[in-house]
Amino acid sequence: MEKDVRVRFAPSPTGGLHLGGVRTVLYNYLFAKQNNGKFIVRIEDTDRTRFVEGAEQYIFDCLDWCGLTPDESVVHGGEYGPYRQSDRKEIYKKYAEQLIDQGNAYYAFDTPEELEQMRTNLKTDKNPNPQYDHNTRMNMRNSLSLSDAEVKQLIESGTPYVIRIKMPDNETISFTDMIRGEISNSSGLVDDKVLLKADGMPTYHLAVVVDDYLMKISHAFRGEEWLPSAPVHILLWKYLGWENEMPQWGHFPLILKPDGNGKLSKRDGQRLGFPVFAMKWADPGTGEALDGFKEVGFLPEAFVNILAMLGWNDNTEQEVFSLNELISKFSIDRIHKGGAKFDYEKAKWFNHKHLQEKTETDLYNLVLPFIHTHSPEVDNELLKKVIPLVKERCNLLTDFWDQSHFFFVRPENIDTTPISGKWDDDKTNFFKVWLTKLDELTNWDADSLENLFTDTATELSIKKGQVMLPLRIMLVGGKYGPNVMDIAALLGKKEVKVRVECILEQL
RNA sequence: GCCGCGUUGGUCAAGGGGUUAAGACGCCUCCCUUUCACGGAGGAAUCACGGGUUCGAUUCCCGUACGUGGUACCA
Repeated sequence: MEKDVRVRFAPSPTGGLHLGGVRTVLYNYLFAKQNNGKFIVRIEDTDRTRFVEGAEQYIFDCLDWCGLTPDESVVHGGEYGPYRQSDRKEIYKKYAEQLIDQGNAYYAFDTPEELEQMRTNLKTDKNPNPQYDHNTRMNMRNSLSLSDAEVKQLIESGTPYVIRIKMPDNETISFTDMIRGEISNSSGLVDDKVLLKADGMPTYHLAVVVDDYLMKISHAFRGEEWLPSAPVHILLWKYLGWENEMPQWGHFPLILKPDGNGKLSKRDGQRLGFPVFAMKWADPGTGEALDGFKEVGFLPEAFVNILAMLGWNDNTEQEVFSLNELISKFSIDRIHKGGAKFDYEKAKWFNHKHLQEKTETDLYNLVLPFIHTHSPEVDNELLKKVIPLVKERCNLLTDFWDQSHFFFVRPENIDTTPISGKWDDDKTNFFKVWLTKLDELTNWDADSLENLFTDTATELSIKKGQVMLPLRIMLVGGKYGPNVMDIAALLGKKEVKVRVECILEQL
């Protein structure tokens, strides 16, 4: 019988939630939803030295914004809790001891200094990173090298110890990765990983298998950085007697820097001017705060779409997907093996596409908070009329202000150089005549304004094209924005006259 | 160093023994627009390299190079 699909995302609460992390969430979520399964979030906070206050809540806030709601977690509940590893501390020890009893693990009493000593002593050009493994463990202080009496004495006297897995000298460990196919490793090349730390907390290696087992995880998906330690995990599943319940593995490719080499980091975002976190993260330790995709004006559905396409496609030309489409079309076997470089320009294009599909009411609600950061007292009715005029030239929600501020705030410091050189009295005269005729206009709308403008130009024998750009500069302050007559229509007679007259005096 | 995993235009990528090697982003040109965008039409640009296998290799195999990850009482 097929197992129920249960997948998990297991972040450590140590800082901002990165692009790659959200993509791992997404792929897990899509797989779960597609298979009527459960998506679980488990907090892996076993490293007390890296714990950051607030990071856990922040992760859930990010998932919430993305619309990727867990079925089970610290905040969503569930039958397999606790979902925070620090709350499960007592569970792990007994399994570690079981492994010792079976001869698959051992106590190690080496101090950090002794470990350091061993590494520097054994370090050579050919072997720059000596490991604690079958070659070295008998020279260290552990329950394999020491007599039973010594071990007993050390434990009873309260000497700190860790529990390490005893990796077989030379065994081939193979497994099938859902993305990469058959993968084999030689056990002798992997070190005797610490399973239980001196403070009684498990390391990732022990915790991930114990919890995946206890939480009945059916498919274990994670980043490619875990591939080298997969043999340790597989051995643990075997040693603990759970081989038949072992989840299927899948290791996702990495998201890389847009330029140079390496994994994308928050520094790359700062250096190249784009966010790497889902939402703003303010580190309580350093006081440093970095905006996320949300703050720079991305739509969550676009953000999710971008991430989905970074390493996956559905074998058609479709690129813009809703979350529901992704749920039905996603497939693990179409995930790439190779890492992908993140492209911010393309990311903005995705957001543009999603923005255009929004209703005007939705856009109004989405844009309002961004407009308020610039001008808290905008005319809401005016904003509603402005949105359809500018939306197609916006990529980000933050672009709306840049594209429309002149509707709400009279432009200052207008650069008239594009028109001042060719300015003459005929043009001044044209605007003066047009301004007075404005008072006679019965319908204040774009068409009427344009007709009047054209007629006036014809009457004064001036080319319409010569006065169009000047009008735009007067109204907008620059060579951009929607149709000038639409702008004039929304601005209203009084404001148009003020702006035109003001510039006329300067020319 | 060792081990794992990768490699199709600048980027995301489709394809998978015989193709004019899709599409998208970006870039360039033109059209639309009396602005700037949007939109439309074009264009430049790719199978890392070397050996096999084969009538034929971008595709399969082996090397090499390059990239990337791991090599912690971090995850």
